[in-house]
Amino acid sequence: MAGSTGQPSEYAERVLDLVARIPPGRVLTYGDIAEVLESGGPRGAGTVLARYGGGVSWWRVVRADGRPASGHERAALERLVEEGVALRPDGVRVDLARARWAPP
DNA sequence: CTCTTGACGCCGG
DNA sequence: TCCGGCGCCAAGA
Repeated sequence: MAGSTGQPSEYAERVLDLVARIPPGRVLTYGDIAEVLESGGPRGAGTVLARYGGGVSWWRVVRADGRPASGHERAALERLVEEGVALRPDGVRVDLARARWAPP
């Protein structure tokens, strides 16, 4: 389609594409996404996932402290544990040292 | 065009 | 370690 009515902007598509590439059992932080895309910043990634994250594995994207997205922490933890993601002793934070994915 | 909101990150105390 | 505040950026009204 020639001119996309563009629900997701070009920037949003890049964020969604990267999140869709995160393998099961692995996670990425909002800051990592911003680093790979080299733009938008952590807030930009969060804004995109908040609007269009429903089509991708949004639970694999966590905050820099290892805690899932605000307002969806419980739903994300359920999925993460189910995929075998390593959690911290507190049980509410992801062990980024072991579960962080290395993007190509 | 400006103003506000929000799935964030970092620094200081 | 935990709590609060400031900064940054995209999307919506």
